[in-house]
Amino acid sequence: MSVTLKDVAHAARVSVSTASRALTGTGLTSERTQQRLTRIARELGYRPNPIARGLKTGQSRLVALLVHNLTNASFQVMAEEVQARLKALGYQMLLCIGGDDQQQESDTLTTLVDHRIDGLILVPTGKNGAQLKALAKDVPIVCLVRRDDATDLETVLADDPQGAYLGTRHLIELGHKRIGLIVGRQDTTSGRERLSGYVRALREAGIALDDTLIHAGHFVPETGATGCRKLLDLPRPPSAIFVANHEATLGVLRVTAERNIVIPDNLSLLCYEDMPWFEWHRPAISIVDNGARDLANLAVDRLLQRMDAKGNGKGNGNDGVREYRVGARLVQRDSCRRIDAAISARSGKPKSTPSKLSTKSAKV
Amino acid sequence: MSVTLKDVAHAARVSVSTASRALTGTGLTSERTQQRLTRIARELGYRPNPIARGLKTGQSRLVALLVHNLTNASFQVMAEEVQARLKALGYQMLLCIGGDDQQQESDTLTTLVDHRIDGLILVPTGKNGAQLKALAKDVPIVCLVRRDDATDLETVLADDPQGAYLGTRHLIELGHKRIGLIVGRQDTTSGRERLSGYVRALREAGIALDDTLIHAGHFVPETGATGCRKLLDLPRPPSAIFVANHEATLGVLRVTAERNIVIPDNLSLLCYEDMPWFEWHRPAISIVDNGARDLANLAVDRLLQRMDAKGNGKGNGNDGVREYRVGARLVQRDSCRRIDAAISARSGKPKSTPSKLSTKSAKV
DNA sequence: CGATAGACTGCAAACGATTGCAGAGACGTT
DNA sequence: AACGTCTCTGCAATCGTTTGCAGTCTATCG
Repeated sequence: MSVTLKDVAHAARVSVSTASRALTGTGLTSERTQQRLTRIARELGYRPNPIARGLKTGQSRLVALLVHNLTNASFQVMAEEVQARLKALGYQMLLCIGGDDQQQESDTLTTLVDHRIDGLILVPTGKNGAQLKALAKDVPIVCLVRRDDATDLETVLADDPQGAYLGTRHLIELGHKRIGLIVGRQDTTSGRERLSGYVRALREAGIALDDTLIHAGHFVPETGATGCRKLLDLPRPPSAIFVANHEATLGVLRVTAERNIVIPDNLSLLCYEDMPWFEWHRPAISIVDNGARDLANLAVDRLLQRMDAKGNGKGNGNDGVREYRVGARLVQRDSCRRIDAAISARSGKPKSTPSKLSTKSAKV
Repeated sequence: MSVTLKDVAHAARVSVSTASRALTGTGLTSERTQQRLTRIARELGYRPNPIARGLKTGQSRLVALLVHNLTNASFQVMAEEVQARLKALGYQMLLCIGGDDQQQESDTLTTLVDHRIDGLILVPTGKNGAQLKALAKDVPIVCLVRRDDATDLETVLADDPQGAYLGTRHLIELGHKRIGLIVGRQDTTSGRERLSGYVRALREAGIALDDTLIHAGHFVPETGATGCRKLLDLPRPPSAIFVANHEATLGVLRVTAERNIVIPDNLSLLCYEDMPWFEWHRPAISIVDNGARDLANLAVDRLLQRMDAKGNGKGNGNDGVREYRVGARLVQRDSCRRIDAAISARSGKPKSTPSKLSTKSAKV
């Protein structure tokens, strides 16, 4: 059907092997034939068959990216970033959706190695450690955003302790003393780390830790809703909520809307990870940006280096294990507001205190 | 490295060909050896090498989905749906991001055929008709959501005329007479068709068409912003805006927020295509749902049939060209509101008319 | 002028599967 | 007993590349 190397060789009256060498640039070929061959190849519209090549070389020029879903904006920008980077290097990205599900992850992984992918970047569920460990012998792997504690794979992490610390400190600086935290499951790296950052900021400010202000849960909007209700129903509800579980944000917004709580007048809201609509939301939602784009780039860098190392016969590229951190930063928008110390102490319904951030009046 | 067919054959003391036949189920093999071989293969952990197989059979078990981006929620659910369906059938999905860019689309397409994909579902930019036409000779292709007018490829479309009609009629039924329309570029199928649905609904209701109420533009938020400003600055501004260009929604929301326009009290807002946060937004945004999930499913169905047809030697599967339509439906939430006929005629600032949809009072 | 190195080139064997063709038994028929 | 038929199995070619090895040719040097 399509033009093969044989056709090119034949047209140029050379052997297939010469054609191969000339076009790939490997081995010794005279300048002249090389140019002649490339010209003829172009004229004929020759495109090397990656399958045939892959069979011989054991490489596929395919790199897989396995994420939980596409709803999460971080995953979106990571996917776009990874695809762009890889494409520039002549790799095709295989984007897979694992749904944060152990079985699905496992299945996908085997399919991927079947297809002889050259590299893998994944957000691990953390439940297939053994399998990952085994795969790492054959394929360069880099973990992204989460660590799989059962393995010692190289991992690119957001600096969650720092991010959570930054966010919490910001709220404290605005005068908040009772800060609710809605955070991810504590059996995940990010869940634990964000909690730790929160704790550190509180401790530094000399604010006593109050367990009732912390709600940890699954990565679904429902977590946000129940968590938010729980917090608001407290005898002394928080004056600010830090939603450090990205998926929970929607739930929190729903509950505050249901109860006609005006943000930021009656409650300050700070979220983790950006969403495109956050800055268009009213009020625009302040966030701690985990640096998704940087994370993706770093992951690609690391992976490439490992693939390189493997190519040069220096093991499978999966040694020299380390952990990389990408800095977080605070993006201030309009959902957090300074609170009067006296009021925050009472933690009751604040009087309508004017602020440059909002001129809307409180409802309820 | 991994277990090959030869290993299995050797372990079972049969030839490679017998092993192949036994495991694939093709050809004549005795029941006994077949069972024995499958057992041994499982014991050895044999997994067929898709690359080697692909080289021989010319198939890759790879199906590509090419979309513009991942930000659009419709594309997200489509991608998830397609991946799920294909996986169940033993195919791997290759998800590619084309950015609605002619060059990128072209590049991606060639890479994909290089990789000998078995099928392709794409949202065409409409600018690579010739290339697509050529590819269609080799690979079964189904277009999704948009048609490429330069080709006669089978296409699965949302029923945009119907959807726009439904949405517009809904607004009319609520008493709106001046309805602004922000719609996509008129050189795209969906742009034209949504406009036509809008026009039909107006005509049916005997409302004169007013060109100044229509703003067509590129698929970016900025279009929404400029369009919205233009509409609001009209001597007689509309009482409702129908944002039939999905990406423009954010821009519209920003402008209405900037101008402190309260939705739906001062302005009704109806959008096209859902976003996860629409129902959590305050007010929850009413939409015309284009049926993304159904679209994806239908596209997969069509593609599979074509791949089948091709497999059976009946041409390349790209004949019997047809166009499929997936119905749209209206999802009423809280962003549209009944308007008093008298007031709408004046089209001035309406008095605060109570409605069951909202008890909030108008500001400004 | 012959030997030898050096620079290219071609042959053929891989890679791991699938598949047409022919051979080997088993069995029934005449 | 001979023959045909039917069922199963193995041989070997093939898909389109890459690559070790050996061969050819030219040029250079002694």
